[in-house]
Amino acid sequence: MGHNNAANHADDSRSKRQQILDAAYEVFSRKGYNRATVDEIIALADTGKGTVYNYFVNKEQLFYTLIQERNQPFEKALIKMAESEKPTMEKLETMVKLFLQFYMENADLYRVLMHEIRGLSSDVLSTVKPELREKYREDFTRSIGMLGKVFKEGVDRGLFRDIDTNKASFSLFSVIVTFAFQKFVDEDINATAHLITDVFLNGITQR
Amino acid sequence: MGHNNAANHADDSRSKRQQILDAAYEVFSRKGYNRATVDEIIALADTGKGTVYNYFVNKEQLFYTLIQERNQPFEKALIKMAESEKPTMEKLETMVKLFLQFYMENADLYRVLMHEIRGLSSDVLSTVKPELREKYREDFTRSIGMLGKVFKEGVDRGLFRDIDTNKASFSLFSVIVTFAFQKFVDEDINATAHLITDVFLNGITQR
Amino acid sequence: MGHNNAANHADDSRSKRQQILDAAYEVFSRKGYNRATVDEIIALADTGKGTVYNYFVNKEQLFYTLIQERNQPFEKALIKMAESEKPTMEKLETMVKLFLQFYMENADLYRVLMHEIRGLSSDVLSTVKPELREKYREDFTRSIGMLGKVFKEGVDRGLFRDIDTNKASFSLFSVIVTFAFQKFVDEDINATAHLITDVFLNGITQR
Amino acid sequence: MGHNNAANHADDSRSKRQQILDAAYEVFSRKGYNRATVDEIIALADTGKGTVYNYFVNKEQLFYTLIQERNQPFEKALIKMAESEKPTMEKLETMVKLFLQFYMENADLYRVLMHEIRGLSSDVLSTVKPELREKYREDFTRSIGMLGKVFKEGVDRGLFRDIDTNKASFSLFSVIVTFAFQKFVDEDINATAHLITDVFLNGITQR
DNA sequence: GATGAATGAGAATTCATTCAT
DNA sequence: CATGAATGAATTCTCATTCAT
Repeated sequence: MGHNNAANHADDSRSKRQQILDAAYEVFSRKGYNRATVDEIIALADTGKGTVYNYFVNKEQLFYTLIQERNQPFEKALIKMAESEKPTMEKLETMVKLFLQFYMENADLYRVLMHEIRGLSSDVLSTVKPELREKYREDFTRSIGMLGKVFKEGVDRGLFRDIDTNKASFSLFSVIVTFAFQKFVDEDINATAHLITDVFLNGITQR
Repeated sequence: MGHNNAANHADDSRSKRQQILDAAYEVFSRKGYNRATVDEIIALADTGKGTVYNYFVNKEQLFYTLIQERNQPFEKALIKMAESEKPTMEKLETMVKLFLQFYMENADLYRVLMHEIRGLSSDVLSTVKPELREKYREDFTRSIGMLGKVFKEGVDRGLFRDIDTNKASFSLFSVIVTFAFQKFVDEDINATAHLITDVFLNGITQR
Repeated sequence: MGHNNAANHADDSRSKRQQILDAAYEVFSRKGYNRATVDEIIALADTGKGTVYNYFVNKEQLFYTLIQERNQPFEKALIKMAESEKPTMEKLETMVKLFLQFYMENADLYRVLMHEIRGLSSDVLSTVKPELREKYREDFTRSIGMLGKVFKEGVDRGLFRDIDTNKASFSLFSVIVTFAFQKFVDEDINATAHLITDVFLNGITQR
Repeated sequence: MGHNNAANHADDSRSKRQQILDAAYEVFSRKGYNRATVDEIIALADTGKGTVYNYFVNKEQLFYTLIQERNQPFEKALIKMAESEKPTMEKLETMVKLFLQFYMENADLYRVLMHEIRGLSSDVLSTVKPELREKYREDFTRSIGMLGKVFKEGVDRGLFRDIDTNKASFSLFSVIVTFAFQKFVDEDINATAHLITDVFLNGITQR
């Protein structure tokens, strides 16, 4: 690897494209979408400004790519679990754990994304174009939908009350994200996943 | 008031200051803090650019004022209920309702605020200065803290399990906000408040 | 004068006009012409913004008036001495003293003026209009001309070498101003005036 | 260099940076620091606004660079002469000539600078930041100090009276600058340098 | 492919001046 | 006369994007 532009810089064996993505992740996470500048990204990626535009049509699409590459493996794991043959309760707790892990790992980036996306209701939007926004939103919807699927299964099997599974899944999702973003998760992520699931299933009332 | 510059413009009897605040609310809600421009605000407020700077020291402080004027009555109502002599359960449900109402009414603006504030973890933040951010955060913390107070009361009285009241209040808060932002609240806000409270207390398990 | 707006503020017996001039002196001296703002002047003058424009057509003319009112008594004294029957040498030294006093007293304001005036060579000048600039310049020229008159007298009487009296007077003037602005003048202004005059007359060569 | 974008504009072989500096010199000289606008500079430099900010961090630093690039060769020449082994009298006259040349060449720019710097005494100064002001002032102080060095040498060698060398150098400096700015220097700069030196050494008294 | 100099649309902010009360 | 709210022209600076090498 790196056997020839040997001259300067520690030859970075990641492809230029990956260097840029890594740097972009860093900068977007720290600064948010607007405050992140292409200048800062290329400085960190140790590349030229034009190079960014060779690989990505613009800043917006760079951000989009970043999200997609993070989201896909997560989503795949989620689907796999949701569609497995495990008991409903176990599925749920495992999925809570997957969510927790993912949002803790990507806390800063997703904080940013969630603003750009869920933030703005609809109309006049110069920066993030509607098409993209819709795609982002679909990512969320699909992930949260996996929770919904499990809730439906539980209701069908008579395990859960006859709740609105959509509301339930958004609620559970919001709680998980809150734990991730507020750093409520301590050493033991399993315990935390269990806690959340338990309260969601049984409530906080003393019996 | 305004009884004679009848000539042009529908005589706007709101004070200039209020016109600006109203316009700012509109624009910040639609665009978010960064994408909102003073130019757009004055266009909507039908006023001159300088006028904005007569009333507000800068864009940031305009935003801040907006938030404060919305938040204060809400916070007052919240505290009153939290400190009342009502039964714990009733307090909780009423507070959930207050939260729901407030965040539904101010959904767009608070979506924006929540990013600007809770959004970016810590470091380099040019736009919203640390001092202000801290104040915003305190608003949230105080409000959520009122929920915590009631949870503590419930735990002390043996009504609730021995939960972490801080985690519990952030969780309940996130669920409420989710309902408000996702427009999960239908005609009957009381019913929705009851639903949320009920699930939070009793969980979704079928018994 | 002012015997009845007795209500608020310690009734300032100076006329509004004078209050404004005094405040303007203060602010122009501290900030320079450009950085001085009408807002700061009225704050200090404890008056309304419109009032300034009742008495002075604009900021520029306010500055001009200020200069004139300071300059006139000085110029009068200067002329009187230049045209007196005192011995040439004595005249010269006394005039140096008058200059020193005047420029020490008005150091800050005249620093500002000297930039606005002598500063800009000629053409495009939005702020200080050519007519005014010319007037300011004439003030200087007349004052310095008084020195020239005395030099001419000295040359005519065979006291001085056959120097260019114009160059000589500008030079002496510049030295005086340097002493005033650099605060080279200590307790005894007479001694300083004597020193300057002495060196100008006799040079620094050891004999 | 510049051998092929032959198409439009007279191919300006100066670098963009230099074009901007040249234009800035022109505009600052004509308008002074405050009244000079970046817009006018770029119009003259035939460049884009952003380009200015690629090369110079802001307007202030552009001005600073301008000064430094002019001042350095001058200062070097001055030091060289002051530290040479030439006779004191010859040193002095040569240095007067160097000053004259420099201030004649850069009359407009230095008129501007001298106000921005020596101008305002101390306090509230928004435009030119204290750090920079101090640097500018040091430039002057060092240059004038070179005159002081020679005066001291003269005093030590018994050539000059026991004068305050600091006052003397500021005085001589002010006279030189006056000649330069007032365009008192005719064809023969050597003659003018001699005249100034002569009067400074021997005074104007007829013997 | 990689580069980075050049660009200019866009944004926040300032402040002298006006004018209705 | 005195006032000060309202105004907008003017100014500095930012940063995504382009394009010639």
